[in-house]
Amino acid sequence: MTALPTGTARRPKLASHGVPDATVARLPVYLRALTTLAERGVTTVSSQALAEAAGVGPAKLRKDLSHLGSYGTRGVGYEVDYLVFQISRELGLTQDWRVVIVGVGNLGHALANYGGFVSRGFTVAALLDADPDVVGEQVAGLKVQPVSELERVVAATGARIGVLATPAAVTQDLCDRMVKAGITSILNFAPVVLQVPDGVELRKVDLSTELQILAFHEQRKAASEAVRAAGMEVAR
Amino acid sequence: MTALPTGTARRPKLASHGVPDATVARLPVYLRALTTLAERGVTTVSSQALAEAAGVGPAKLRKDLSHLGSYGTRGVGYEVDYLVFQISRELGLTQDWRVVIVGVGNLGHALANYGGFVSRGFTVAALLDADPDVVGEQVAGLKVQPVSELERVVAATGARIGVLATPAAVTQDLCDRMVKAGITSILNFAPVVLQVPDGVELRKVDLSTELQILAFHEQRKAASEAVRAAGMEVAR
DNA sequence: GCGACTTTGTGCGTGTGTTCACAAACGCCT
DNA sequence: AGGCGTTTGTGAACACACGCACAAAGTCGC
Repeated sequence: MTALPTGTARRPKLASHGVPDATVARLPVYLRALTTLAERGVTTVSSQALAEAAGVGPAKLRKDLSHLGSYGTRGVGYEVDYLVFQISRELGLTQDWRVVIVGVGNLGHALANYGGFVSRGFTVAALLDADPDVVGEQVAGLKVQPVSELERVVAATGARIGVLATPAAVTQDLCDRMVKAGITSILNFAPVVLQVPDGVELRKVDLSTELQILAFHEQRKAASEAVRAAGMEVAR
Repeated sequence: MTALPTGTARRPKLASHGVPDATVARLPVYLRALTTLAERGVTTVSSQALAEAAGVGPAKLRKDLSHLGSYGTRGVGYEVDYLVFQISRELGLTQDWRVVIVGVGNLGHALANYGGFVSRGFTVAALLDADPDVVGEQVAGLKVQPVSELERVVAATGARIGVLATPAAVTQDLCDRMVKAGITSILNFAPVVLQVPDGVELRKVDLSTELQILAFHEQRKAASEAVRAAGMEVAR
């Protein structure tokens, strides 16, 4: 363990993260629920109502929000617009993040055209692909560039977030190149476990993982059903 | 603390769920790592090596696997093929699950063509869409059917897993119809919080949520960088 | 201006998940 | 056959997350 510089206050555990990871993961959900409410003309919402719209318990919601500060009014609730702003600020959505997408197959197309990107502080800065047939194509208002341009494009756009929607086999290599080029946050759609150095944030979205988890629960349901049936058999 | 009925064996805590949720969520990752190793001709693997390939700690890996049984050999490690089978069995991948996909837009196309589906015990049983231009089209070897057929298709195929890749506005309605038709596990790609009755498993994949979480960490990095810079400024 | 009602923010007990560390078990070599 | 090195499986300590329940703080009606 490294010695702390004397006179330095002991790190208060939460000040390092500031907000618990579990809370951060829910903030986008709250944000979505809030914007939906705002569109309906709602200006004020209670933790009860917002929790219901977000699919969580009211206590959890309040505790989550309390980590950002005291933005509610007792006896009333939360002002929708104000809370939207505070959550957005906490998530860093007040600035615009440029995102580079590598891999313009079926999934890459879907991502590039996804409306939710632009609407929330994210701009697709570039699309790259290795396939010469795809390169040059116009997708979502951008010309697909050859993947050899990756380093140049990242430097030119100053993008720090990268999305990988590539075949599994080449993904680790592209990931390494992204990191070397200056990308510090990566969203991976390829079905591989990527290795990244410390300081680089990595998240993965994996369709087959999600399905397998569903299959597990589905099987468990079938099993307990069978047990119940057997129980009734015995009881007869 | 509640009194235990005398003579009743104390509930073994794990018998209710069998396997902790956190573990279940990691099993697909282990499975993937294992199949990759198997392709390279590896027949035996230690918790150390497998943990590295899966991006987790060795202790966590061993505890996870211990929930399925004692499938390792002390002093040696785990036999790859055998472990693949055991995990597959636990996840319910030894049987074939039929999946119904609603919404054949960009994302739906990507999902239907995703190779990982077929390879692991999942069969796309049907594709449905509301857009008359898309209905009738041939996608991934299946003819897209009108969404009005949903109930009939679910009944006919016996599918219990449904995937929603539809516009946000209509998703809750389609979700309700799926549930009523007999679907008990749903994977939702639409950016809405769905409400489902008890007994229905629901998972969501949300691109913009993932990006927002990355943005948060990215901002935090930028902030601490700024603090460091200010600190050096002061130290000058 | 005051009391009754509503809703937030949070201290606390509980449970779940993670990490550490070590004894038990196995193969191998002599 | 027996000792030695390796690796699993797990008990126990720790950290994190969740939900309850309530006091503090505000609004609204009179």
